[in-house]
Amino acid sequence: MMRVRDALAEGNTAVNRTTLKDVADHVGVSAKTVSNVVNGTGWVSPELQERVREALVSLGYRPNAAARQLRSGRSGMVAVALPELSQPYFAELASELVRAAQDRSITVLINQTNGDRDSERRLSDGVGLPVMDGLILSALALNADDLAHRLDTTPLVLLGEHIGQSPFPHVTVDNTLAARAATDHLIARGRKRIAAIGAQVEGPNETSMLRLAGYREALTAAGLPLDDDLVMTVEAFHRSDGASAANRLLDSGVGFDAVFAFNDLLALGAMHALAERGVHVPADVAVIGFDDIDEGRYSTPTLTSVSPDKAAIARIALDLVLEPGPAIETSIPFKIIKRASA
Amino acid sequence: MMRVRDALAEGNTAVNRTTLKDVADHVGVSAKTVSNVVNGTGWVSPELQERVREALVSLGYRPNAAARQLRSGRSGMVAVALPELSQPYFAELASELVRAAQDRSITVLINQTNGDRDSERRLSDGVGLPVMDGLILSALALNADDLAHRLDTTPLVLLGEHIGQSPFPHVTVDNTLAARAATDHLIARGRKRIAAIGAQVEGPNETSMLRLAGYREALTAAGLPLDDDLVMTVEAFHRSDGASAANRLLDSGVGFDAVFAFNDLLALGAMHALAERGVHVPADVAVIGFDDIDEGRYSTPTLTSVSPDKAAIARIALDLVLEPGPAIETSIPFKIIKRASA
DNA sequence: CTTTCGTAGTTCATCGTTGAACGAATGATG
DNA sequence: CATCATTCGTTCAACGATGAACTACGAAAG
Repeated sequence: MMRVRDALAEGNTAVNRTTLKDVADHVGVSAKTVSNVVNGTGWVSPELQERVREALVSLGYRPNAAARQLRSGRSGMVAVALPELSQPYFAELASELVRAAQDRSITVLINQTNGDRDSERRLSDGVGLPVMDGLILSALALNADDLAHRLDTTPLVLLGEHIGQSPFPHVTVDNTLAARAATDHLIARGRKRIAAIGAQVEGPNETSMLRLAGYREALTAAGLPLDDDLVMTVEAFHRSDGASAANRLLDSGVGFDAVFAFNDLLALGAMHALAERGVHVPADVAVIGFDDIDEGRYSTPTLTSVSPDKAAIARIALDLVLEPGPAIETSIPFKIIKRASA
Repeated sequence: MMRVRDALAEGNTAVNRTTLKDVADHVGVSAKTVSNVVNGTGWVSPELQERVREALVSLGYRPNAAARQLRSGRSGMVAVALPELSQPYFAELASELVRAAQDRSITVLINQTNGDRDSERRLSDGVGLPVMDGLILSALALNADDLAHRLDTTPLVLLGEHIGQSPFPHVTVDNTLAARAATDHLIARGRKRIAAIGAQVEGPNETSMLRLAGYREALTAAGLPLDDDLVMTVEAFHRSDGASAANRLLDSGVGFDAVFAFNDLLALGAMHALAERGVHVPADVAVIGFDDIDEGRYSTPTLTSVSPDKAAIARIALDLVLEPGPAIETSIPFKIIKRASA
């Protein structure tokens, strides 16, 4: 008899795994009949079903996903590619996607691109991935050209950043509208010198530009002047960028009584820097962020933020990727969550 | 020359993905020869290799992972199961695992168990998963019995919580030692009334108990009394639990000048509550956490924390799962990162 | 001159599962 | 009684890639 070690030496990982045929031989029927019992297809008499089911359990049968997928073309898996799991927004989004997928009894494979164009392109081409039923991609660096020359034909849904005239469905909040709402909130609080933290001059910056546009729209609509000295550029959307932007703002000596940060990490970094320099939030400077990450509920002070409906993003993206339709753009609802910072 | 669109138009029943045979026909060789070129096996003349490689690129060939895996038994994928991606510690750990896996050119499939025993058991049995080369499981609710009756034979590595006399390798920090170091740090700062936040009376609580033991060891070694009124239990390790524990501590009227929180989220929640009640950190109460999540570097005040080497956890866990060895327990190094809160 | 060896490929079977197509009973219907 | 539908199950051929075994040919070795 072949021992486990011998099998391992052969390089076979799934050692001794029970197959349909094993179960079939045990019961004395054909493999297909067992397959029918497992999948509820075809006709099998109740008594036989019972016997097969017993054998399935006692032999510990579990279907081989690779074979199943090779045959049927379906994998029951959807890949999700996000820039950075260590960013709370993406981690929370991933969490929602996993949850939504579980509801549909499919498995989510999560990948991390680091916002790297090569990684994103390779993922969208399905390189190095098992064959998937779909791909949900939150791309930062990918461009329309990459998508036009995509090798893979698996359904693709894009999140967040907008990519040119892409022929794929896209799920996102209306960044301009949401940014305008955030700025309006500060204006309604009586703030007149509102700084924006999160402009980006190079790299992937579509989100940044849309939020900046919303910020400017709100100011203009309120009859407030646009002062470029109040617009702080950042390299990335991390806490450290927010902190450095706030410090530059303070160093510059330009007066401001509010900050609209383009995401919560920037806002939290900025609040941290403000606190260190003795500026009180919200007394001296009101701060509003974007994303409504959990952390903002426990910061000091708690962070007011634009809250996109992450569960809806997850749900809709999954539906679109599993049931491919036209390349429509879906706008996700958002709310302003009022907390202590503004 | 046949263009890609023509190939598509031929209507391969499955998907229009290029197979080895397509490439082989195009070049006029056997499928196996193309396979040899792709994998660098066998002997293929340089000129032919060149021609095949051209065809591979022009036809956009990508290997079918399911077929490859069905044949070879290897999938190039490792599953990682974590309780909650929305918890920064796990998100950061996942991020490190993805990075470490990329270095070894393997893919990581991330799952979320919600700390649910059923989910954990099903994962450890490989139910609903593609055949994997290994599983890295951070289990909360799984018990030794579940593991003993594991159906799957995929290499398994456990993270964090210790599970009985498990026959599987285990990677974790020495919780007791680290907790003692954290408490020692507070003692060295001259604190005498040190509260602990994070004791757990029911549910999965091994980590909690070990950290509590370390806390007590440190107090005893320093000749400080053990006061149960200073030990706060929590339901989970979330910010809200930390906040409520801090509030209960304040409400109880028991005096304390320091808090050792069993993780950073508890610490941040506690700091938030303390700030709301006008208690200054670290002037009135010093706070130290555990995990060293990124957020602690930008909280107000910044959070001193026990920092387990997450990159090392990821690296070692991957090595152990890919190169199965004895069921050893690996202790991960940690550091105390001193910031403003203690 | 035969044998061995190295190179450069081929063919074939197979991994585990499932769709398609095909019996073989049983009972109902005209 | 012949015909047809229904039920219950079977066999067969793939899905795409690859290890094992085999062919063919020239060159070197004995």
